[in-house]
Amino acid sequence: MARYNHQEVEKKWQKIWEENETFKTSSDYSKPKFYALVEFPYPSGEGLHVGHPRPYTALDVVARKRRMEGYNVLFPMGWDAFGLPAENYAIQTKIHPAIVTERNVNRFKEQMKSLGFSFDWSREVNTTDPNYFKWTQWIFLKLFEKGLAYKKEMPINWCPRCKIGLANEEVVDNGCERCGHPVETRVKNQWMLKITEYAERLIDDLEQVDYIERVKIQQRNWIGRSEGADVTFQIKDADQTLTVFTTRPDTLFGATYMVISPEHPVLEELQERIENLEEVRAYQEEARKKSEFERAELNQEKTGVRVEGLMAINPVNGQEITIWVSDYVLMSYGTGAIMAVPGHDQRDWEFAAKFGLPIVEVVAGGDVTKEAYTQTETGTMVNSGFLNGLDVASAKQKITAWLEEKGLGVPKVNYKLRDWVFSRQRYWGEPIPLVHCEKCGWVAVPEEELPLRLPDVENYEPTDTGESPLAKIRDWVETACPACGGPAERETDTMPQWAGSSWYFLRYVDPHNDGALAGKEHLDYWMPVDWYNGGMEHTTLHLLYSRFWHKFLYDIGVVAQPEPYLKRTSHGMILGENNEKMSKSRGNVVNPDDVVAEYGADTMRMYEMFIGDFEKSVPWSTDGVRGCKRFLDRVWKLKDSVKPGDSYSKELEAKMHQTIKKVSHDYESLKFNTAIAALMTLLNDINEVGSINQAEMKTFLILLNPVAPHITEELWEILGFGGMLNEQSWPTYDEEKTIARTIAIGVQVNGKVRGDVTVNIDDPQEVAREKVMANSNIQRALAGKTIVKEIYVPGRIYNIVVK
RNA sequence: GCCGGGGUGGCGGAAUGGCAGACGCUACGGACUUAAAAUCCGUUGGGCUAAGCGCCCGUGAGGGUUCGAGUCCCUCCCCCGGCACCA
Repeated sequence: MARYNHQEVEKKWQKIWEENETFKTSSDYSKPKFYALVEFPYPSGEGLHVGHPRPYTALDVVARKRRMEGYNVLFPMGWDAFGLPAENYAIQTKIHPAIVTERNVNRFKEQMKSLGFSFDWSREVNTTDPNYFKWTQWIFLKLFEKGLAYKKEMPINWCPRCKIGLANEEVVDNGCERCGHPVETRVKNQWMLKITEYAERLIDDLEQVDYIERVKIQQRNWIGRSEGADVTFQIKDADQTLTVFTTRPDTLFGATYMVISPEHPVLEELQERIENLEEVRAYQEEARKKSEFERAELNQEKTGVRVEGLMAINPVNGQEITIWVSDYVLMSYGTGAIMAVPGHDQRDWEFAAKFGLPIVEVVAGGDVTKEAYTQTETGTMVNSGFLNGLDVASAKQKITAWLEEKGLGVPKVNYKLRDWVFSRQRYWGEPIPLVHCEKCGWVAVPEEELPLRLPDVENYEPTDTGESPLAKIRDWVETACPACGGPAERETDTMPQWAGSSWYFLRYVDPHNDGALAGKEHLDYWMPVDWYNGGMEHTTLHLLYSRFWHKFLYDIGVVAQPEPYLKRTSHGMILGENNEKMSKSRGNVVNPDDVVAEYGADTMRMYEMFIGDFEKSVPWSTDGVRGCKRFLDRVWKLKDSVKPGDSYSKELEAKMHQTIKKVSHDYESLKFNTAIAALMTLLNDINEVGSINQAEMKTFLILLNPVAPHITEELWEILGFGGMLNEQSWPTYDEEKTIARTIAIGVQVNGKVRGDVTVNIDDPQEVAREKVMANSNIQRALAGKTIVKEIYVPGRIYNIVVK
């Protein structure tokens, strides 16, 4: 008997699939469609790592199953190929990032092919391909046209030694990732996208989609909706007012002072009135010098100074209250000013305690002289004039109505979500297709001139001033204004890596279209994506950005649905054998090529699916890989004991139906590990029975095929079952037949198992009872006791309660 | 601090309120072999045991509901993830 030669067999089938275009997506749009999507990788120089194939295999399993269920399946792959590593490599070696990228793509592709994924490679996309980023630029221009792109002074991370702007992930412990020098912030005028305009829809529409709960929760946290009111406080003897945002207008009577952010404009507007201007200015300066990081630091002692000469008037009781400046109030959230309610807010309490400010209790229940009382959901209002005696919820309603009526406040919803900084001072990204003209301002590059390509440069390093290397290519920068024809300069910032990945799933449906990002009939048929799996690390940025772009494209009529993804799931990380994150420096990296060479792609795929709970992190285990290899070797051996038969045998019938049900269900619900366990159990049962017939073998091979496609095709062919396995239909089960006719159930006495009996599933209780009472163990357990009650759950348990 | 998800053998992990530990790994014992590897068979939560059946304990801790709890409820501890001077 020939031993299973995985290298030969896997190569053979990969070649057949490629030549036959087996997994090419059909253009028959009368069929039901299924669009399965996995996140396309950044093709790094490291090559594929065993973490990559986990989600790919998972959706490959689903895609293969769907094809056998008669769906037209779109399961594509591509490359998110702009990005820092290729650029940094270019800086060091002077090799053009495009060359490095191509090399890396080829390697990734080869590795993926060796794993037998059923991607339709004819639809491969690459974000760095001008035919692709032409449309990335086009979308940006549409955003610009609709006023959703604007320029704003924003800080960047700046390493003064490398003279380079750094992405947040390149800042490690407040130092530069490459040289360790402390990172400074520099303010740069940058392109921003108004994602905040979509905040409400991004949060509300989560209700329409089937995302795993933790993804929805993270998105909601990130967007951070909070409902409250804007309330206006008059400044005494001045025209100016201070508006604050509060979620607790009910506590207005407890507002004993106000705090404004050091950047608050009123400090400029009323500077003549400020008696301690020097002190205030010094504080502003100090706050400005603190890095973002320092300012965000937790639990630091509150600092601040009183703005002398200015008083505010609490609109509910006319009381004059002091105004303070403190950096715990952020200009970037709400209005940059707060009313301080030290009795019921931890931060305000700390501030008031430090500066000896009055603390008034307005919700009964705590002791505000000791700490802020914040458990106020159920409290009763006190010291609050016309709100006294009300519970918090009704007080909120009453005061909000009162404020509105008096014109002192309006209900308001605020979001933590900030606009998207869309500029990068780098070479290896999509050029932003805008031109600046002295006369006309920012002007879009005409659509017919897209794609706006990257010029060749000699040096990939950013300039000393932090401009992108493009700024030095004067004959690229200097151009004519598309509007007036006068001299103008191109924008030299490029787009962030998030740009290309914000719409790639649309391009797959019609990847070679020259006239549109994709044709309407293709978009209408394929969109939305039916199932998108990706890493949790992309939950807040990529997922949100791409939903934002899709909603925008929906608004301008490019796509027909407001949401791009019907379903979103997420996989856990694969750790090294030592339970630590896999990394070169830890020396625990497992290379998928080695696993494929030694054990085969099928074993690799199977192990990746069997390794544990799909949604959780899990350490790699070489022993576990061997276990899967052993299983496949035993499957291989089955071919020598297949007997004729076109229906399931008596011995295995129930087991076959049970397994079809279990495997079919588990493949759909991310429980690949238990699906495989069920197949292992079935194999054990087959070996116990001692033989398998053709009908059983066919079903077994089809069920196993999505996980182990090569060996199952080979066996299908060897056994002469006809056609190719991938052309077969997914097996069905009969619910009736999943239930074994006779079954051993446990018998309990007072809830403790005292034995088991074999009963027919449809035995009435009396028959079951006879069998139970005939059991000697049960007789012994019942001896001398009085039976109080008997519970019989057919197929489950027989419990006897005794005294 | 707020919001999620968890805690089950030596390990990865299974269990619609119904025989906890499926399945795999590891370890141990046996068969095959000159030997080893591979393969096959058996055992593998802990303890007690008259060795016969069997009994006791056991799903982070403590209470509760139930004929019956890993699963439901309450209190607490620990781990992982997200958000966070966000008013």
